[in-house]
Amino acid sequence: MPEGHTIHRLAADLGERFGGRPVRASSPQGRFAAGAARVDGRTLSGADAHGKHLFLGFPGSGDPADGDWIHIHLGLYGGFTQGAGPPPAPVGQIRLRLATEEAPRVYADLRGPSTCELITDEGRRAVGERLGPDPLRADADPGRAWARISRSRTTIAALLMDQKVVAGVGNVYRAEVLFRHNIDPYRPGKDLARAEWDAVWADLVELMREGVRNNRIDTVRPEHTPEAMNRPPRVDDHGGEVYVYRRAGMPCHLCGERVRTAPLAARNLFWCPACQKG
DNA sequence: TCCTTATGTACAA
DNA sequence: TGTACCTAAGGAC
Repeated sequence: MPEGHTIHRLAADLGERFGGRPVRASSPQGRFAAGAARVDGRTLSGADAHGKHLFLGFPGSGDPADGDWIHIHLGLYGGFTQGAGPPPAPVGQIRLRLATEEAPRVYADLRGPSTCELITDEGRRAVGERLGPDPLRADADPGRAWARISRSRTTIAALLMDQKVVAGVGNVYRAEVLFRHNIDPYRPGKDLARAEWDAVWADLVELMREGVRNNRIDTVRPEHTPEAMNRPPRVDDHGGEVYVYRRAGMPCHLCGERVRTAPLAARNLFWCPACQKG
């Protein structure tokens, strides 16, 4: 599930449901038992996201061991299950369970994260300093990303996946935004024009905001939807309507050329060789 | 029931 | 570049 939009949506949902309330925290699986015990019963001040990193605020006592934040990264397959009412008996490996004891009762179970740790304000700043601008954050400066991209011989497809360059973009948004701007994924960053980058950034802001709203990734323009083009809708576990992501070998919605795939930056890249030249 | 794959990243060599 | 992390879902059998 997790690109940046998922994390921002989680921050909004968790903040709304648990924010300002005392929260019971536990680690049924045990791997976060010490951390959960430290925050258990404390009030969640709020939830925030930067790129794919989620921060749950539990203002500390000043003792660094108490922490100020739970820092969560879902990795490739981590995820939350949220529900209302008393939490059910734990099934499987629940790293972190949050629950309220007063009405309205809600709970959230975290499974399979690559990171779930207690950190201080300073630790949180350090995480933020390793990340590039996040299209979903109001404080983001796309010029910082441009400074990296415009000097780099690395392909734009690899740069978009580098969280130090842009935070929050993952394999789906990478493939889709490059398609939408007719950019060859193998083009070196330094060969992009500033206007192209500005357009890509503006598009990411819009696409990812919609991703937060809908809790899924849709990237096809209105004139290319299944209804508009009289084609069957995509049925895939990641949910949304896309141009090229995981469509290898299938015809491009725009030109009919077969969508190609190749490994790049440790992930499978997808693109249309006819639409994405230059 | 087993095998593969996945919206991610850190680390070793 | 390869491997480990460690979860769930889908497809092959």
